[in-house]
Amino acid sequence: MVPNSDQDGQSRSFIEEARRAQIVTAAVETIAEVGYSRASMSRIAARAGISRGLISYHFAGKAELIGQVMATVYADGAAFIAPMIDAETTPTAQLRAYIRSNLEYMRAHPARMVALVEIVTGGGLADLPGIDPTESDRQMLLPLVELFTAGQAAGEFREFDVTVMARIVRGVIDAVPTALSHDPDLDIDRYLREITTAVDLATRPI
Amino acid sequence: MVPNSDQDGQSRSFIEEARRAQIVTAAVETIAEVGYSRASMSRIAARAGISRGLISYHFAGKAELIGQVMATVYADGAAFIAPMIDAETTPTAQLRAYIRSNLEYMRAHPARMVALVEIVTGGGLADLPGIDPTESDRQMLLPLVELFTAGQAAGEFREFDVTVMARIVRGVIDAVPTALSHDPDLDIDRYLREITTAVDLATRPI
Amino acid sequence: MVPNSDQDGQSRSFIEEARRAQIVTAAVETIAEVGYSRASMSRIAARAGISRGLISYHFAGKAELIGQVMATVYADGAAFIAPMIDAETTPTAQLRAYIRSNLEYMRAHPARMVALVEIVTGGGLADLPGIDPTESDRQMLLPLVELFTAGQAAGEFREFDVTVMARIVRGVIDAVPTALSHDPDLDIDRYLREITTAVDLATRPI
Amino acid sequence: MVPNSDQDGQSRSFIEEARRAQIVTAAVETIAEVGYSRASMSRIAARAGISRGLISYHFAGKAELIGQVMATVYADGAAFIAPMIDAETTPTAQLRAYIRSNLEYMRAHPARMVALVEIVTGGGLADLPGIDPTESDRQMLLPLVELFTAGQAAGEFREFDVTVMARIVRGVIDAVPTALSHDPDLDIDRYLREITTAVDLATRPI
DNA sequence: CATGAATGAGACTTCATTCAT
DNA sequence: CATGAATGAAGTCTCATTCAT
Repeated sequence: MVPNSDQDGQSRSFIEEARRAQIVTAAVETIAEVGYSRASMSRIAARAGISRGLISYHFAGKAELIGQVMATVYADGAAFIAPMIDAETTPTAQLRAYIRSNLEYMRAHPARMVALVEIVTGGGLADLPGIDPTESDRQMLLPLVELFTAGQAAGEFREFDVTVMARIVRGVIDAVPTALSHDPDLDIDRYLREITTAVDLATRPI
Repeated sequence: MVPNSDQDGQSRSFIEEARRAQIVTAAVETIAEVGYSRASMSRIAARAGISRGLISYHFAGKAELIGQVMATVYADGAAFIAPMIDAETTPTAQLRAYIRSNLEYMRAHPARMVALVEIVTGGGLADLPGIDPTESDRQMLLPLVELFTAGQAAGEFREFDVTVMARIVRGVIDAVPTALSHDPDLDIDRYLREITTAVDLATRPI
Repeated sequence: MVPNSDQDGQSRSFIEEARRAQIVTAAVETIAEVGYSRASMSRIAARAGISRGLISYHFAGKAELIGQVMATVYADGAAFIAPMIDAETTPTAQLRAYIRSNLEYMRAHPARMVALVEIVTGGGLADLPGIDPTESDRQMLLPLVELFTAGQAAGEFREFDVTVMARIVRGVIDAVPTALSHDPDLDIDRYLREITTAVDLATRPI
Repeated sequence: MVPNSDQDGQSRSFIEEARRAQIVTAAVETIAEVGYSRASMSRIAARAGISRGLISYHFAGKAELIGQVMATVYADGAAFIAPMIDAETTPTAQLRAYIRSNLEYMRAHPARMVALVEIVTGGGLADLPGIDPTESDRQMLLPLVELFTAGQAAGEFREFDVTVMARIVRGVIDAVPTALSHDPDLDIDRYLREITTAVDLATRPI
């Protein structure tokens, strides 16, 4: 027999979490649709079909909501991407997996990706006290930097500035959401092939 | 006797243009400094050292001002970049010139570049009625698309989807302002060399 | 067999009263700590360690809660002060007892006193429909008015306007919480001596 | 002939100052009428017959407005009271002048006095960053403290704690607005006589 | 041409209160 | 009895825009 306390604890936590998740989802969709600057709490609430005040009830403020959006997208993205990279053993294969998993995630959750880019580029980061944009930027590049460093040590990549190359690859990947927004019917697989080939050629030993 | 209408017409036009240019410059600097979302007409006016109302007098609204900012930056950018490309004769050299001139322009006018990126990514485009973001996007890629098409025909580039490759290269270039904002002491020349090499490798015949 | 109605009636009444007292205490402490204007139902509930809704369950609204706070503080104050006055037989001694007991009450229950002053001066009274501030004011002065009237009849006080003198004495006493709030280590005994002497001199026959 | 620059300078400054004064006056009246906590910017604007935004245009925020209200009331009060005190030469006469001028000011500007008390006691001070309530309290008592110290040195006052006596006198004076609010037809002259006599008796040498 | 006073919409947030569980 | 999710009103503030001067 399951004690009530557990049930209650779960169900209460469940409702709370469900609402928070619902609001975060609504925020993601709203930001993706109208852009960060026009994604007011009112609009987010309207999309979620709830009242304005309810967002304030579940989140301390817009900053916390946006922070949750980013944390969610990042966490989900990492959970999506990491296994695909870990499944590979060589840096070259891991780089391909990195690109492929990033694009697969965009395909699976286009709104999330657009929202993320909107927040990062739309001034949303400045609204998040306690978040250092420069440090976030560094964190974003870190996996690629490590991957490139290991790959160069293993002789699988040519010599290049790993930080610059990391930014190059991220720049290429980050351009995809923009492409998607202009052409929703975009053939992501073709994109993936083209990008993978280009990055391959740009990084392999000469 | 010189008619008043002429005098007025001329002087008005002159002052008018000077004011518009001054305001556009102030807008560029303000957007680059505080980001698009925080670049209010008030702040722009304050930076220009004029009153709020004067902007409204010279521009129909914020949309027209932002539109002018973009048009100006584009036009100046094209005027800066085009000669450097035209000075080259082969697609390969032109591609290198394209990248180099883009980064040189960023170095010469960092505020303009940052402002442009801020507007494009910060939701500013959506504030511009009559401007089709998709068409703007296409225009942005067009020079590269043509360059790649010509280069492939000449056998200087390998076979790839020219549109995708154009977006790849723009993505790489557009990542530079972000890098600059996180590291103002960035060595643009090194960046240029790395990017040029990477793009070279990614596009040349195998 | 004891009917449920009785059991419930009794236990409800008991719990009911305990809860109401707990909430009133929490309200007093909250008001004393953060001021009337910042003493929201949420904060009061948090201090009581209960949910927001429970206050609404036990009190018809904020007005009733504040009314209960005032009634409680008044009643407790009267219960504290009255015996000390009744223990004296002459108006002069009773006046001293009035002052002394008021200050002793402040010393014993500083939060209550601060809360009372906060409500009275912080606009709390206007939130209490059905309470006539003017009448409350009159009630506040009444004991002193009666005391002065009796004392003048007995020849123990000089001739003065009893209402004005009552307000003077209350003014002096009501200034003590303010002094306390600015200096928690205040020597109340010195205050008591100084005030008693001053009032003595101001009221005794010339 | 008066130059335009002067006229313009004056008239512009005049309009600005006139509006600010009008808004401050409306704030004073609103606070006096409905209490500090209910004196919203909306209500103040409505009383001034202007839009909400105009207050924000002339004042950086509610804090600045309230600060201006206090500064104005204080400055006007000091300008009203100081000459009456300076006209006297002995501490005893100055003390009487202090009390008399305070009550005269209340009679002349009842709303200002009520507003001041409302702000000080209604939590308004806590909304003013940069203002130390304890220091404000000390400043409020300072003139009396100095007056009593001088008077004791001159042998015109008996020995007592000057700070406590200062608070006693302020307490007596600060009780007057409350009396006024409950009885608008109050005979201030009688009040003044009673208070002056009482304070005289409480402070003169025994 | 230019100013700056003025407006009104809209944003975020807090709060008292209601209600299903 | 008690909870906490939910609402809607109200408050402060920012902003683009208009208009008399």
